[in-house]
Formats: sequence, structure tokens, C-alpha cells
Amino acid sequence: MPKITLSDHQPFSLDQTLGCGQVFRWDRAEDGWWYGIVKDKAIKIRQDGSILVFKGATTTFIRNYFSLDLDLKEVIKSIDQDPFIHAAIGSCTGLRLVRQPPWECLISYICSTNSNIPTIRRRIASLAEQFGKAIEFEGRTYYTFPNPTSIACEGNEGLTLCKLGYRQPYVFGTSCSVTDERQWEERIRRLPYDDARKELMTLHGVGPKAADCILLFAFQKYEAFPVDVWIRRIMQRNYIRNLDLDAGLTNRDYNRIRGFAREHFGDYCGYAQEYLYAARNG
DNA sequence: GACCAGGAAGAGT
DNA sequence: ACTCTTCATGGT
Repeated sequence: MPKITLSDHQPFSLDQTLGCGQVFRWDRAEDGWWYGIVKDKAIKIRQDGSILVFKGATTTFIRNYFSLDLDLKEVIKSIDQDPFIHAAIGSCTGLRLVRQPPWECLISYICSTNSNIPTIRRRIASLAEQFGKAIEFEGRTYYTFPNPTSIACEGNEGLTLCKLGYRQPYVFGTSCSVTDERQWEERIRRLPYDDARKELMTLHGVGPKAADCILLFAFQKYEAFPVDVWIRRIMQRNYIRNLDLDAGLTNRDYNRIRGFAREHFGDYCGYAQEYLYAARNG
């Protein structure tokens, strides 16, 4: 099986990275192997100290997916601006943002609104099972994430089994308007953060939070700072005390939090967001 | 801006 | 069994 040996200036934790909640299609087996589907590949991977062992993808693919080329030490140095974030970073050593496939990421975050993570995972697995392509891998069947046409062709009714609730027409509508996922991906990718954000928010079911997640997780726009209920609570308690707790998160509050984070944590504030989120129960 | 719908499943009591 | 919460968004 192919291996990657991590160097000293390449901090990486597979468990932190896949377990922090940024991805929905990976599972950790009892024996320490992680199994996941990325694009058209079923992959298994495990970490033994500084050695990564994997199957189902090339070394280049794994390096790119896990952002092993990113100088994480420098990123952390730049966001480590106060004792609170310092503690969060310390409790999630080796956490890296992965490079998610954009189309799957888009639909995932449309499905994520006001739902807990197990529910989101079930919805995405259901979409893949209904409309994706089956892959056999080590005696098990996995399903690729379906392209826009596969989802749209089934019609709105065909989505009912996926139990998306009110998100169903959003997933359907977005699958109809993004007919060519690669063309869509390239168009978003060459836009700067603000323009890409506006463009994403024209899609039905994509608000500020989902747009920021997609930009951060799929397009590596690290200046994005997604504000969900957890982040809002953390920011309110530890950084911006004069926010009204009982009011719903208004667009103004969202932008205040986002603006503060961008100023306070800098160009890689998205990384700060992920450390704060991952350490939320710690 | 305030309010509410849509809706399934986890978490806590 | 019951209530509250959940990686929010869109429409009125």
C-alpha cells in the first residue's frame, strides 16, 4: 500500500482532520482505519505517527486533498492572536482543512441548515445511494456523490426519500441551475472572495453561512469566517460581548462577527473558525 | 426588522 | 414521553 511520510514541519492529525465535523462522508472504523468517498474514489487511510498509509487514491491526490502542501505552522502563527484561540489550537493539534469537491460541498451545506451533523450525514448518504454510482471496495458498496443532472432528472418528487424537508426544492432548484458542475466550479474559483460569495448566494438555499462554508471548505478562501450557532456563541462569550443573545442572528450581527474575525485573526481567519468550532466542547 | 414555516433526529429531562 | 436544539434560509 502507498505511504506518505510526514516531515517535522508538516503537522497533521488524521483523526482531528476527519473528525472535526468539516466532512460528512468519512467514517472511522474500530481498528483506526478511516473509510471515505471523495469524487469517484473509495479510499481507506490510517495514520501511524508520521506515516500515512492509504488505498484507493494516488499520493498526489491524498497530498492535495489533505492540504499537506500548506505551511500549517505559518498559518497557526498568524491566527494565534489571543489565549482563547491558543487553547483551541492546542486541543486540536494537526487539524487541517481538506479540499472538498465543490459541487458536493454546495449541496451538503444546503442540506445542513438548522440540522445536527448525524442528520446531515444521513441526507448526503441518502442522496448518494439514490442517485450516485455504486463502487465496490473491499467487499462493501459505496456510492459517489451524484452530479447535478442525476439529481435534477429524478425530479423534485424523486428526492422525497432523502428526507430533506424544506431543503428539497433548494437542492432540486440548484441542481437544475448548475447543469455543468465543472464549469460552475471554474467560474466560482476565479472570482475573489466577495464576488464568489455574492455569486453563491444567488443560488436558492445558500445564505451567508452556507456560502462561507463552501468558500472555505471547497475553494480555499481562507478569509471566509462562517458563523453558525456555535461560533456565534463562542464569539459572543469570548470576543464580542455586546451582542444581544436572544435575538436571531441578523445579517448585521453576522457581518459584525465576520468583520471582527477578519481583523482579529487575519487572512486565515477561516482556519481560526475551524479550530474554535472543533474545540467547542473542550 | 420581526415573525414564521419546513421537518427529522439527537440530546437531555 | 416530552421538550428543546440543531454547522439557517426564504418568504411575508
